[in-house]
Amino acid sequence: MATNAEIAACFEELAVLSEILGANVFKVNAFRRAARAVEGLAQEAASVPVAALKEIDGLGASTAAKIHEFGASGTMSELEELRAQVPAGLKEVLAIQGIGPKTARAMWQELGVVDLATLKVAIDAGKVATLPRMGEKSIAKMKEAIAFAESARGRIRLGEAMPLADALVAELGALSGVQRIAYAGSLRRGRDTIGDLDILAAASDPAELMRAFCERGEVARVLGHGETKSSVLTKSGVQVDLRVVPLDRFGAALMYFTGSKDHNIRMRERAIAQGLRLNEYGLFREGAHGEVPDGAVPIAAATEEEVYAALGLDWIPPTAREDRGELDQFARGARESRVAGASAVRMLALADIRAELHCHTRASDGSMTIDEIVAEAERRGFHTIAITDHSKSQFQANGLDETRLRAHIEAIHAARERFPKMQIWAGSEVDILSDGSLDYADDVLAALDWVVASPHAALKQEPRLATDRLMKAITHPLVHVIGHPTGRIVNGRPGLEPVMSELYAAAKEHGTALELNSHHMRLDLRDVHVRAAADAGCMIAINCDVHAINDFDELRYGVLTAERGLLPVAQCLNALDAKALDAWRRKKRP
DNA sequence: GCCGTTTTCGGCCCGACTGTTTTCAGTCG
Repeated sequence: MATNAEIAACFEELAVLSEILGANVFKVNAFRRAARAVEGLAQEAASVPVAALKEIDGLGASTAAKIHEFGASGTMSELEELRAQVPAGLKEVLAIQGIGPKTARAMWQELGVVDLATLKVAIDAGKVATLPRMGEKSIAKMKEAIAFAESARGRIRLGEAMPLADALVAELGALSGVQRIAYAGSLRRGRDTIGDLDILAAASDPAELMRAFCERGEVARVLGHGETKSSVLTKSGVQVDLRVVPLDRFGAALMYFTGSKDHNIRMRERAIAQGLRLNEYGLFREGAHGEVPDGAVPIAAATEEEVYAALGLDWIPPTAREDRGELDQFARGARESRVAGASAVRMLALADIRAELHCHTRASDGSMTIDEIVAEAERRGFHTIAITDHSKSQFQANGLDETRLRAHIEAIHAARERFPKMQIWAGSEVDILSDGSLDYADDVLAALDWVVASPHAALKQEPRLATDRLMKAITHPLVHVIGHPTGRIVNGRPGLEPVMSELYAAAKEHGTALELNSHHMRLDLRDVHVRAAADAGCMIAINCDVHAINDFDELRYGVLTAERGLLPVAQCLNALDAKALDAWRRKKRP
């Protein structure tokens, strides 16, 4: 089975290796774009016909052929050729901050550096200092960067980055002279992991803000410190970039620093096609020689909306800025025809969520009582809560056997008297065992109001087995939702890799919802899955998998992921009103 | 390698910062 992740990794490696070999930078970029195009694909790329692949932005004849070659043989011949030429360890050398393709290539070909170990030896022997433009400071920086790389933590999870960014924005925003401040980058786009934090500010005294930023107690090292741009490394190992721009250019800058890089490139190309130039200071009219004259006044710059509008676009939500066709989708005319036609669709927003359908009490591995959970759901304006403690196979999570479960159902139903306004369901998060059977017999499941079926063990199963396993649960007449369908942990484990298209079709046919688990460790389904499932007509349940009171706050990550998946509000179970949700539930209880 | 409202070749986004330079190459985002 050739997964999109594997194919994307091949294109990324092709980019890195050809970069070291000194290939045309545009060819290198083309490989990188192909990697991202495959990553963002909802279907399995290897099963898409060549002609259809070539229609996808960023893929062409050559990359489409490579995708099929990988599907058939498990590798790409051009990649194998490059691997034979370039020492494998050079990839980790190129990954060091400050070392680019030119430097890596020179160190390899002239000094015999083949990996981090030989690089360190070459530095200590004074050989690196013999290369052109390689002075004392460069060497010192390189040493620091190597030390950091050896202890680095890589990309951090959305749910770790967001609280850091919120705190930083609040702290810097409180300084006098700060007129506006916001986080940008992949965090604002809601990606499941974040490489570094990008903070954008407008301030009456930029130098003073820069100084305050670099001297914070949290800062371990200052990577760069300029008049408008500084980068620091925090003690927790996170890189934070701060950029300061004039207030009247804030929108253009926010757009630029939100990215994605590919989205920005599309926007600049669009500007050029209209005789305009776009940069982080605004949208400008070109001078006589295609240049922007010094001191030119921008056509648009203060807000993102006006920049998009000046280029004939509606404001594009950050979550959609991934170069996946959004410029066509948000073109002015396109939207009018969308709205005019019957196909006008409203996308999901945080305030639409009115139910939590997956949570755990002290009966299994949660920390709250039934009443505490229901009270919190009510406080948050929800109309429905489903209590779904673990089933008996989850020993480590204190899963309930049949006897305890029957008592628990009674206790949950008894809570209805104390919370008359809430719709309270007695449910279970039933294990989908490795063969696809469920952890309780049908008569037990039938006694429950609500059944979430989830895979917890055997998460390294072969794709075919995993598909069959999940299909059994999806087609089971008593199952309402498949919980965290792949079982992946962000930055932890990949989880199952079933043939998703089969799952979507079955889920639609059998009226079973698929969960988007909001917990930042899971975010499962992930964004591209949500998009494909929504296109296939599935219902999606966005749940927090609540174990403790603060877990309700994870919802923002689930909703960001749903936005990235372009989930229409009508296809989100948790956005139905209480009556409609109950009617949907009863379809599984004949 | 991709792409086309100057189309099948000749382009390909743009600016800040750093260090080693006396005007800029390399790297990054």
